[in-house]
This record gives sequence, C-alpha cells and structure tokens, in this order.
Amino acid sequence: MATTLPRNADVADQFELLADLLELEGTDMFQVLAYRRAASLIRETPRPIAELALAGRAKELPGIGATIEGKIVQIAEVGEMEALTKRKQRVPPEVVSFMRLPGLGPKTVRRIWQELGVTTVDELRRAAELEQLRTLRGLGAKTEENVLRALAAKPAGPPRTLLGAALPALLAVVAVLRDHPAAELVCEAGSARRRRETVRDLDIIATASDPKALTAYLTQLEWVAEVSAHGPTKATVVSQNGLRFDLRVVPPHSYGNLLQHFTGSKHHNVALREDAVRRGLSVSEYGVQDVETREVFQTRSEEELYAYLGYQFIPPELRENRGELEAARRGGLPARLVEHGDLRGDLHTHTNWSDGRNTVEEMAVAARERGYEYLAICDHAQRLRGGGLERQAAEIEALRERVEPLRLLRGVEVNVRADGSLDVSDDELAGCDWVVASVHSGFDRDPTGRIVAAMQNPHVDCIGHPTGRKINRREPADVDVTRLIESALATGTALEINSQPDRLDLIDAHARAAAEAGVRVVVNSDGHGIETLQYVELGIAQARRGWLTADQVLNTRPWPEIAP
DNA sequence: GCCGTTTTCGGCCCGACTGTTTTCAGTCG
Repeated sequence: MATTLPRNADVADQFELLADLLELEGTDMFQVLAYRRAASLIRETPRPIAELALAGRAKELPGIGATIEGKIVQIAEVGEMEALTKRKQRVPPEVVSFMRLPGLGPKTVRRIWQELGVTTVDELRRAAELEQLRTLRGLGAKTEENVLRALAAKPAGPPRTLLGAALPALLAVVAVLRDHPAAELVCEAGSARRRRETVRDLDIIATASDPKALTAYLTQLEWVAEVSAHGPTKATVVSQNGLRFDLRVVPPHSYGNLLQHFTGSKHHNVALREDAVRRGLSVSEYGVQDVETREVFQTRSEEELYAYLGYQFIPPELRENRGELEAARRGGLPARLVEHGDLRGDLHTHTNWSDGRNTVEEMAVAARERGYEYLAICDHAQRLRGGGLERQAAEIEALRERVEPLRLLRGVEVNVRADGSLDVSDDELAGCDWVVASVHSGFDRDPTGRIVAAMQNPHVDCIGHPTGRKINRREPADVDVTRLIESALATGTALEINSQPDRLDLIDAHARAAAEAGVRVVVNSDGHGIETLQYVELGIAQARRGWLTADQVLNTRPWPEIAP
C-alpha cells in the first residue's frame, strides 16, 4: 500500500481521464457522465477522498456508489485504478487531446482515430492539410479549416481573470447601464454574480423599454476596444484591458427565468432541471412548463421562480450543486449569509513598517472611515528585527487616542519556518494583541505538520492564508485541511479567509468545512495599503460561497469577545 | 455508473448553433 494517500485532485484527474477514454471508446454516455460528476465532486470535497473510500464511507457522497468507491481504493492502494491502466494501453495518448479542439467531440475524434488511423497531433494536422478529413461522412472542408486554425492557435487559452480584477469593472458597467433612460432592470449574471474566484466572460442581463438603444449604448462606451457582436437584443464588447462583456436584453415577463438560467452554474441548473422533471416540470430559460397541462410559468422575479419550484430562495453564491437544492427544498439553507456590512474590524493589515504602502496612522484613519471598530496592524516580523516590533508598539500606543473610537491593535504576522518554529520569541509575542502565523516558503516541507505545530503555540491566534496558493501562479501546498481544522478546534486557533484577489485562501469548500466543525473563521484583507482594505468584499463573497453566516465569522464580533 | 414522493429497472436537462445535411447528429454552454 502506498505510504501517502493520493490528493483529491489526483484522484479526480484519473476519473476525468477515464471518462475521456470511455467516451472515445463509445461507452454509454451516462456512465461517462457519472465519472465526470464523481471527478468534480471529488475535486471539491474537503475531506481526503482516499481516506473515506478506505473506510468504506465514500459512498455517502451523492454520486459515488460501490463501483467508484472501489476504484478510489485501487488508486489509494496501487496508485492507479485498473480500468485506467487497461484503457491507457488501448488509446494513443495524444488522441485524447484532439477532443479539446473546438468543434471536435468524442464521436468525431473516434472516427478520425479509428477510420483514418490518425494517432498524433502532427498526423491530425497533416490529415487536415491533405484534405483527408472530408473523406469521412459528416465532415467537410469547414471542419478541416477549423482544425487547422485551432492547431495554429496558442495551445492553452488565456488564464481566467481574477474576480478582484473583473468585478469592480462589471459593477461599474451595470451601474452605467442602469442610468440609461431605456434601461429597466439590469443585473450581472454568470460566474461573476456567483462570485467565483475567477471568471471568463462577464454577463449582464437587462430589460429595457428600448432594447436596441441599450445594446447600442454599450457598444459606444468610451472604454470599448472591440465590438464582437451587436444585435437588437444582444451585444458583446471587449474592453481596453481585455475583459469581455456580454449584454442580453430580455423580455420583462421572463426576466426571472432568464436571470436564473444565465447565472448558473451549469451543474446547479442541470440538477434543478432533473429534480423538476421528476415532478413533471420542464425547466428552461424561457419558462417552466407543466408537462401534462402544457401550462408555462414565467416570472420577472428569481425569488418567485425558486418558490414556484418549491425551494427557498438560493443566493447566487450557493448555486454550485453542492447540496443547496436539497437544503432549499427542506428549508435548510442558512437564513442569512454573512454580509460585508457585518464586519466590525480587520485582523491582518500591513504598513510601511514592512511591505505596506501607508503609515500606521493612515491605515487606522482609513479603517475608521470604513466604520470599523478595530484594526490589527500585522507587519512581517522579519522586517521588524532589532527592536522594530517594540518601536512600532510605541507608535501604535501614541496613536491610540487620536484614532478613537477605532481600537488600534498591536499585531504581527510571524513566519512559520521549515522546522515549524516561529521567527519571533514567545516573550515578544506575549506583548501582542493578535498574532497571525503564516507559511511563506518551503511549501513542500510538511506544511501540515508545521502549521499544526504553530497552532500549539499559545500566542498564535490565527493561521494566515493556510494553503499558500496563488491563483494562476502557485498551486496550494499539500495541506491536509481536515487535520488543520481538528487542530484549530483543539487549540482555539482561528483560520483565515485571506481576501487578496489572488489568494482567497481558505477556499469556499474549506471555509465551509471549518465553520461546520465549529472553527473560528476570520475574513481579513491582508491589505498593504488603504485602498486594499476593500478586498474584504472578496473574502466575504468567498465566505458566502462557503455558506457562512455572520455568527461563523469571528470579526463580525466586537473586539472584547475576540480578545485572546 | 447512479439512483428512487410514480421506478431496485429504466430512466438520466434544455435549447441554440454549426456544418453538413435534405431531416439531423454532434457540439456547446
């Protein structure tokens, strides 16, 4: 048996590859779909799936049965499931990649492979150039053209844009459109409305007294660099900085149906429609049809739509098919998720004592202007060597009265070293109001053990950005979040949702698991300047995606209730 | 392969678009 268990992402990768290979072999597509669903479920499950499977408990997850659990056990025990090992020998490895070319699906790829004997990308290019693809029934010159264009394009698409970069722009566009005289209802949709951490296109749904005027208005805004599509009810534009906005003007009587459809997620909508079918209802973006009476229900309001289908209203952040439909059906959703306005303070910020851009006073004044009751200054301990921490403490002390009623807290961000020790002595930590401990290097050197060790220190109040991931740049460290949660619970240590746009760490699923276990979760900006204190809006969005209520977020409480 | 407020067998979301076809399969979101 392997000594270390495979990560959920590795297990999920194997199921996805298996699904691809089965699809190419022409296996029943519902079986393929079952593997795909299992893969995405495994990917976002906070608990180690291999451990669950070995204990015979993976079956408790909806979508995993005895067969898939058995395959997970094989992965845990020998590294790869048998079904995959067998099929990898039958299908040439590059053939799978053909399916990622736009326009080529499993059926077409299979015929190109088996009927033309094409097994590599180079051979595929040659077959298209030599006009051999068109010898297959159903393929023509256009297909060859598309294949060649796709092969000539850059291999991977652009990385997804950070929500933190896209959302302010999107909300600004929504506001501008709302101001137009022809506009009635305007709302962002898609993954940005669900506040996913990264987005591709930015969707906007609107109703208007004069749809043509509204779409035309969008295409003429000064920041528009390119108009990709422009019709009477739809327009797509690209901004100077490369963001793609998609505006759809829809009829007011079905605005609710369309907004719901275009908000997604796909998985949420599929599950919602499957559930509806079982009750004799057919759901589409145009309405809900009663299959027997043929009557169609259309509504201006999403709230009414969910109510009609028998659900509590489901906030967009929860629409990922992670149990929200079942919960909403039995009235089990949180009555109210945490909101930005619930925050009473920020417990992780930096100043120009380390790598921040503003002074302690500037940060304090900005925090007070935001309406905070408290602010912890947590500069990097490394930069405060040689008595810096003490001198900064004196400055904070001297400022306290001047920034009232804000409560200015002496904090510090200490580094968890490779051996699990901290870079500040216990004596110095004892003088601080709030201590954040974070891993900043050596991510592959037992991160779990080091963080757990740091939590044992009674002065450590919070673990900063627990997995260290940076979206699009650095994978999360191989942190066993379940162990972190257990240890945080035992030691009373808080876990951070770091709101930096490229961190958002903990992720939603981990924050949810932590809060459900009773761990104190803190939403911090990690702001390095006054203008970045507002990043907490992203952290709050992440917390909402993790189903967190205000009760479960530590810094919605007054400082005396938090003070260690 | 999974699952059950019509089912332990027989189902499994919906509609638009594309390219290729004379009625539709495959792909996409």
